[in-house]
Amino acid sequence: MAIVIAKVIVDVSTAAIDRPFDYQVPEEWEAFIQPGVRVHVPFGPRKVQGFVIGIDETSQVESAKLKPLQSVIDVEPVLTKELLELAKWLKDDTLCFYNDALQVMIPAALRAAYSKIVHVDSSVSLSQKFESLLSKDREVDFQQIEKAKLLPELKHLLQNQLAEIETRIRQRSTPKKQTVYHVASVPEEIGGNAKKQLQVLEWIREKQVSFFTLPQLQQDFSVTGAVVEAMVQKGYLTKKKQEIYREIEMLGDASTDKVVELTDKQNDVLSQIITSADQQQSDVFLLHGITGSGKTEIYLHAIEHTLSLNKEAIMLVPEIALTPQMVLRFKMRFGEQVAVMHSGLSIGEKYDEWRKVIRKEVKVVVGARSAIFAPFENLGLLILDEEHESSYKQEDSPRYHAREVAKWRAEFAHCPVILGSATPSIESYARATKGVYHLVKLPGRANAKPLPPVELIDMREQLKGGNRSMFSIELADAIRDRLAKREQIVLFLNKRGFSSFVLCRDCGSTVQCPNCDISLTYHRMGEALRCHYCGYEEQVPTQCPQCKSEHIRFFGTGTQKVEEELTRLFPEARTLRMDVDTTRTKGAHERILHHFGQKQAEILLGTQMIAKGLDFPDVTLVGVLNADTSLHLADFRAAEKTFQLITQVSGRAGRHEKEGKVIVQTYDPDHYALEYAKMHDYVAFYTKEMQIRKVYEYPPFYYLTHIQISHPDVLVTAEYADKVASWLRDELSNQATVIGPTASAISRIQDRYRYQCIIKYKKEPNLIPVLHQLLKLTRSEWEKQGVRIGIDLHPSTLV
DNA sequence: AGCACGCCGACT
DNA sequence: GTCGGCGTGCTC
Repeated sequence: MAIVIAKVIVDVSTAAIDRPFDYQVPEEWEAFIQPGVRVHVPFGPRKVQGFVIGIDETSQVESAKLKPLQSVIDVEPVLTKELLELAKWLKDDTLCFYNDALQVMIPAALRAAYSKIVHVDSSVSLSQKFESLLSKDREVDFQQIEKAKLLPELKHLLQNQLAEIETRIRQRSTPKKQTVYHVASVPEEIGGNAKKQLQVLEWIREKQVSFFTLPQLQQDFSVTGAVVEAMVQKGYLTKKKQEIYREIEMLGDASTDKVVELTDKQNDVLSQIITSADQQQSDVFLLHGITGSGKTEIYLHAIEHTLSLNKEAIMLVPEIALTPQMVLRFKMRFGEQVAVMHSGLSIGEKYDEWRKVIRKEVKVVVGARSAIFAPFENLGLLILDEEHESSYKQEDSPRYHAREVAKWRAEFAHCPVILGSATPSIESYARATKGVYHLVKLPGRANAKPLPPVELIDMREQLKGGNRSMFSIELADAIRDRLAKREQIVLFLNKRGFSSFVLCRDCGSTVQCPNCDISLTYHRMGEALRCHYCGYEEQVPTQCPQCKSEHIRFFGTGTQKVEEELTRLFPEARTLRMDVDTTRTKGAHERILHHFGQKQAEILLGTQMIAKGLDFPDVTLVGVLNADTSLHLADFRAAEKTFQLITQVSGRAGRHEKEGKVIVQTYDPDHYALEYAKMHDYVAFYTKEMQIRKVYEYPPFYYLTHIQISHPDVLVTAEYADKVASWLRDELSNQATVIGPTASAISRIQDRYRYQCIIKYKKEPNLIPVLHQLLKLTRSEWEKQGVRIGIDLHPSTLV
């Protein structure tokens, strides 16, 4: 009898473990075990979860060392054949651990949680404290022992073998089950005193349901479970435990979404995509269309066509643009065929949506970045809306870009990809210009409304004129005018790399995070200072920690401060504020927008998150309070990001009947990014930006790789950063330039100093092997000294 | 990563 | 003498 060997990637993300381990498959499971299922395996002295990535009949490992699998977790694979292949590519392409590449593809609910359980023998005399922690089966969580400072006692027990520790793997989420009552035989009449039962029967008759849950019943009238149970006893109803999907709460009007007639231009674009889909070409289309040009309508039609081919579609939307309106639009168009995946959902809800996909109950997925891994097996279309968005790049391992994953999957499935944007990334547009992507354009808004005029206000002039307010005279006048006309205003505060902090007016020092090398951010709520990197929090001091002066106050422009000034200048106006503070709770985002849509406020004030997707007919003025903050980032994409931002925000004004206007306040009105944004001229901006990228040798002319070295000691960090740089210079060909090492812009995060090197290259065949070698070197030797290395192959930002 | 094994200093 | 510090090495 031939033995069956499972190749398993265990759930341990370390360099030494980053390879398949072989396990013997017990005979009775041979039929179950297939690539893509998860298993529990013994691993050294403990038990861990793992992914079966392959089945074999032989093993290089001597058979004496082979252990059998402990148990099988999944009956059906959680990863398709395609996703297993994709993981292999992903780990090589992003230089991450195999395990990380696999884990990123399954919903969080399926990721293992480990806990250590202490099991104590019966009839052992324990301290009272210890005894009180034990459960009925004489078990207790290891962490509780630790917390109660009972470790010495535990150690004693372990030595005398009176207790043992077990690593237990918890499943985070199980399908939600609920009791569902099915109508069996309903009598015409029930006698006696059973008033409530009668009420239930009437309800059933009225609603014409064949099954229901207790909460559903309780929505309409007060009734207890006892009543329904009695009816089950009498045989009127039968009850079943059934799996249900957690319902996703949605606000907004379910106004009918009629299939809109496409314009000629839209039809032209659509037909190109359809042709490509029909011919099973894995073409990449870059759809360049200004805000309001009807890109979404093209997506909807293209998805419809995909469904007509009996294939599936994935559409990615940046997290912040995944608004209820957007979701509603898809739900109305495709009904039950859509699953939605975004970070606003609970772990359980995400798991439910994912199961709809793997069970083939849906054909369309709309979601943020990670939805690109939706386990479809018959993909016909992939869409990335707002393809330039930096949120498509994951900033921790695996550092993948959803655009690259989409292209890989399209290649695999022989289907097209649509990258849509009003302001495509410079890289994508360059590829389209070179013919690598198909460039399709939608000039002009679908409703033929002109783009709103953009006015740049020179804030230096305001200051000279004696206006020290954060509102220029022009903007203040415009706000007053709109308020008088009962129109709405959106004010945008550019907070990229910028925040309010506490400053001492005597010595000029700011309050810094004790762990990270940055200023703490002032939060009005609770008068707290918080670090945005590590979450450290403290109270606002009354004295300057440096010079003991009492002249310490917050400085900078937070949304709260703007809000205060707004109330001062326009006491009659109602303002809604939308930023990280006011949208922290679930559904808050939706609520604020809903209120604004209902005209419960005249002014919507917010940061990045209001730049996208808002579409309110009465918004006729958009103000950008400070265009400069993103302009002066130490990042080669600063101009690009600013241009995108201004363009996006401008798109919020005058989308309907009323004419809109945009006012941008800046200290640098001559900057080309602002000038071209004012002219609504993407191509001119692109041309200018490309010239600059060429001169300074930045992407897309050169590729970059970002290497970060960190250690608790600054000198050690610098020393190893030097080693990395010189080692790279030796190993790489002279076609590649190594820049640095330099201290990172935020030179310390979570008590670790950070240095960085940048590799710049046009073509470097050795790059991947050399980086692999570097990782091997550092992981085997340097890691012991506490040196950590992070490699980002196509960094989205250098700060 | 975790966990065991193993080899040297200060304690019941 | 033993308890326990953390260096080293392994996990199919």
